[in-house]
Amino acid sequence: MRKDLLSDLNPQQQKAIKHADGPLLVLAGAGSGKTKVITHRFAFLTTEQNVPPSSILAMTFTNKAAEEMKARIQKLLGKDTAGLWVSTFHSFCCRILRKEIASLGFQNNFCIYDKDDSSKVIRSILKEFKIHEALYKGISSKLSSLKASLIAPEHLIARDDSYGFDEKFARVYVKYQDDLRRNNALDFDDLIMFTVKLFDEHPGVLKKYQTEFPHIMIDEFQDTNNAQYRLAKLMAAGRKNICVVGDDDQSIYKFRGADVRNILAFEKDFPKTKVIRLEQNYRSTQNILDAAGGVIEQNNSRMPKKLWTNNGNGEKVFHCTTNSEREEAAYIARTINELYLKGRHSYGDFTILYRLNQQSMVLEEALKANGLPYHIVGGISFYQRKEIKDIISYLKLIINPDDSVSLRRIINSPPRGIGSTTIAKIENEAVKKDISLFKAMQHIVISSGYPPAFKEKIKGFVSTIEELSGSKDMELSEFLWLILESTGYMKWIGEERSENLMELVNSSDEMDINRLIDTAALFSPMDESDKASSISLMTLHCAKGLEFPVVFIAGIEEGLMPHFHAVKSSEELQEERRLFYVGITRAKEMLFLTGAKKRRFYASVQEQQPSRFLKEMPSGCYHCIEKRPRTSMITSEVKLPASLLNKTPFVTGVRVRHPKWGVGVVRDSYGETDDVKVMVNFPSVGVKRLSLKFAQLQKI
DNA sequence: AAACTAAAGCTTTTT
DNA sequence: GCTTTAGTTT
Repeated sequence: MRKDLLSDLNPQQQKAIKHADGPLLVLAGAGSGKTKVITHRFAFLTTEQNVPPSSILAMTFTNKAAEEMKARIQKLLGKDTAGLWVSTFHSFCCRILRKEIASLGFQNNFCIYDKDDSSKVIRSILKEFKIHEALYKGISSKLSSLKASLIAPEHLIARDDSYGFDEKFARVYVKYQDDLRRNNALDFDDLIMFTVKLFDEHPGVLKKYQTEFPHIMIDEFQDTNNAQYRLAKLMAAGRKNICVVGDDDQSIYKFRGADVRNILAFEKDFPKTKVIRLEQNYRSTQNILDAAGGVIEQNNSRMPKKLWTNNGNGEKVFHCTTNSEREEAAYIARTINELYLKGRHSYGDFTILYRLNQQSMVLEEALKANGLPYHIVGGISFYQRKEIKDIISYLKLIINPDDSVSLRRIINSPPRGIGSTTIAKIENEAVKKDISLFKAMQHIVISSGYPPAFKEKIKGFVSTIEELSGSKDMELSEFLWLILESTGYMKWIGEERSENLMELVNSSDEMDINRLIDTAALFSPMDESDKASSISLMTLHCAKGLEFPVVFIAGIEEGLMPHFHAVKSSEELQEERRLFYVGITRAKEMLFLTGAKKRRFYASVQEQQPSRFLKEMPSGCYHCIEKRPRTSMITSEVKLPASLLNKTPFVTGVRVRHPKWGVGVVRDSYGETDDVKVMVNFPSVGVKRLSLKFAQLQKI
């Protein structure tokens, strides 16, 4: 078994895996087999050190990463992973709090508010405090960063300088936390902050979990915020068997509270930390690594590392400047098409990365114009769709009737004649009695003195929810049907959207109501299964952790990459450089950097300069193309349209039938009249090169 | 309570 | 430029 786990690993990776006890910091460069180290270390601990799998706590940031880790561990162990504690920070905290939150004064049926829900709470507070409502965005991010720094409202008020925030803001924070408590709700940041609070205030509970998890592993450690690191330190305080894996060069979420300094602090916080560097890259060619290295070396506050590979030099990196963003998009689409027709790549091998979401539009148009299939990664997720959120809100309200945000969401969906004036009246009652909206409605129903029409409307909604509550123990998919039908929601939402609802009902098989609610809350757009058969479009941020044979990065211009908001401060400029570095290191075989001389921004057209980052790449590793030649970018040979070279009917796009392989589509044809070769993609066997003289091809 | 018009926005976003 | 939201009308 030992041989199996260590055999295909390099010496540094082996060292990391064999280091079982004491603090371990693995600095894992891009593409250096980081996940492999974590999963193999997990397996090594259980098989060689007799650590029970259920007593290793492994934490990551995304559900997707957690799922992948679980799947790979399962494969290594050959055992079911159902009981493992391999999860995101947030779902780990959720799991703890569902058991322990009573000691913090919440009920364990608390619900989780996403950004949308919590904005609603903030905005209604701003309205109440007569603060301009449009400020909610800034306020919500301030709240989030305070919580990420573990500063609760009481701390804010206690300090004289209030951490630089004014008194008005402190009052908003206090009210916000009060409202959440009244709704029996926690936001994302609360999940972490309250778990830390729980451990701080109840040493016995902490001790219990410290004993339960003698080993801790954390992935993407450079992305931890203050609160998450604090949580990790608490959990590891006893035995100090903590292994963190990360790459300071890939820290790109500072704006969300991530703090790279946690990597530097780790060695101080855990004396005698073993530091291991993984510098062998298994993903990219040397040219791509040289480009990446040249850029990232310009950052001054980083832990020195140099990636190398055995993969060979490969193609040079291409840089192409076009006149406009439309030409840039057209160039990318055409290049993808040319590469695809060569037959070595499928559409799923390509990705186009960009700094801003708004860049995707023109790219999409160009891909559509060329008939190329694509999908956008990280848009809105299944669980963020209106109809799905609505139905989840019904479930949330049924489980936790104090959840006033969910109540507001569905009280008039489908329409029940309950508009803003009616809600205001209910709210009035709720504030007066200091109870939740639903309780206020229940109260209105049984009290006298309200107009009968008003009371009827309220009664209708209350009894709908109460009746549904009575059936909540039935099978989940049946229960969902009951809600959709009895409320008239299905009829109201229309055919197109009801398809998504059907999908939800179907996917809810063997799930229980609480799990569905938590899954929906802790799910992200990036978790959705990747459609491997089409071109991926996404922001550079979304690309972290992924890899593609052919990568395009669009908009390598000053003002975009680096973004003009970031050029003022050196700190932010370095983060932009890391973002570019992350983009470059996604590429396995080929990397295309493109930019435009002129670009539309909102209403106006701006003159653009090439990005300063381009000059930082060693000149030997990239090729500059000012004007797009009509020939292929990849080979120097002149490539005329296939239809001119040979006069066969088998031109690109034609459907053909082969006696053995069935129906396929011609991707390319070349050669002289008597020796024409065609490249055909058969769905069953893939791309085949065929000589027309011999292959019995039939046009259909 | 829905439907309109005016105006203000506008980086990235693992949960 | 276009989408989101605030405030107005009907």
